[in-house]
Amino acid sequence: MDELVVKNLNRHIRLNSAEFELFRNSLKFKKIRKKTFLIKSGEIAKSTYFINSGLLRLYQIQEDGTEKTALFAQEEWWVSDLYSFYSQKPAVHFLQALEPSEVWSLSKVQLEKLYLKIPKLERFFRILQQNAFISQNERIMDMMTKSSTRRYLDFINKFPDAEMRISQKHIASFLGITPEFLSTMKKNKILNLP
Amino acid sequence: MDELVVKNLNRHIRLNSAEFELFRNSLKFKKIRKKTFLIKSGEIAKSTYFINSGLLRLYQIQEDGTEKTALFAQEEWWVSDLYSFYSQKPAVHFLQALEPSEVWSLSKVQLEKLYLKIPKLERFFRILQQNAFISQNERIMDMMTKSSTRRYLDFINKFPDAEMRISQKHIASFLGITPEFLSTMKKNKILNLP
DNA sequence: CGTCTATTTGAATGTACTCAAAAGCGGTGG
DNA sequence: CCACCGCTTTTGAGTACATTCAAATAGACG
Repeated sequence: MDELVVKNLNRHIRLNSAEFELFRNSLKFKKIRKKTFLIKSGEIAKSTYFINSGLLRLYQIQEDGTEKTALFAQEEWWVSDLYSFYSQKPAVHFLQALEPSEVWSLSKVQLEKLYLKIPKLERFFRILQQNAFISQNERIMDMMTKSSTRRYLDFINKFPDAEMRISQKHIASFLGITPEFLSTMKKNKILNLP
Repeated sequence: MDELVVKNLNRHIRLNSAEFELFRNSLKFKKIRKKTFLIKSGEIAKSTYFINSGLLRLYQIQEDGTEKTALFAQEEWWVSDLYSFYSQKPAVHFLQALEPSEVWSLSKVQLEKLYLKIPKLERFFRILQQNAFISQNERIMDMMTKSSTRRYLDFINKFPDAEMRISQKHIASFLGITPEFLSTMKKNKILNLP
């Protein structure tokens, strides 16, 4: 029982072995290829996903056709279109693999059953939720406060292999700038560091 | 038992009367004057607050001295510096009353006790957390996608009495623009509605 | 009434975008 | 294995959006 998903659970709550078994059996392991969609906008997000390995992108498409990346989900992250997952209404996001990845999926139905049998899981997902909330709040503050250059530098600092693994187009769509501007910014990067 | 805070609880979970009693007795009612700080940056947020009436502002002060408003908290909202409240580390936000207000405070210590006695409360706060997360995500998307004018119009649309109750300076700090620009924007408001 | 803060106005500047075109790169099929 | 196609990245010119700074005006509050 030394799987990453179990370790992740152990960081926040303690389960007995029966509970572990129950939790573990509610998950389905999936290997997915690059470009696979786990969630599509308009469809209902039936599951939430724990990423065992690989890299995925959660994004929206605006009316004007431009894509906006909500987040890049890496190893040891839980990810879904939460709005759709919890409300079981059509998703607004796409969730797509940027690399071949391994994920554990947990369906809404299974999770609701688990909540009844293991109330401690409410705590687990509440804590995950809180952490996500706090980091989102930071992002809002950053968007309001920092220049694009600053945000770009902070991003590659927090995520050093981003440049290797993610296209500039996608990085730009996460930073909220155009790919063209990101390109010109990189040229002048060393010059101005406000 | 027809208090607003109880109604709010009832929207998401059902408690029996003993549990209600317990929950209710963990809360403290406070009347606060305009400009009162419930949380100050640097101090530890010992409580989370349910707003029975009035209006509060949650904000940060940047290194350069400018204020950034995270949110305006109205009647029937739960608000705190969640980072500080959960981690019990120094807060990054200020929480200040913009109007004379009535709040219910729930301390971290009391809440942890409640979680043990009433596991269903984990669910309640998880749901609140989710909703907050979803609306934050919308805000990030809006910041990336929409023009300032659009965001301003959407804001006063969602919060029609904002103009009455909140200074322009504070609205600007919520929208992430300068008060000067908000001022010039309002002049031309009717002209361009992209 | 006077003081302090918020709002308005305007000029100059900077940041980021749009549009267009060229160059680079990766994957696929022959 | 190479050539081609399609997508990504670069580059540049012109423009729009938003900021800074400064100064005048208006409003709130003791």
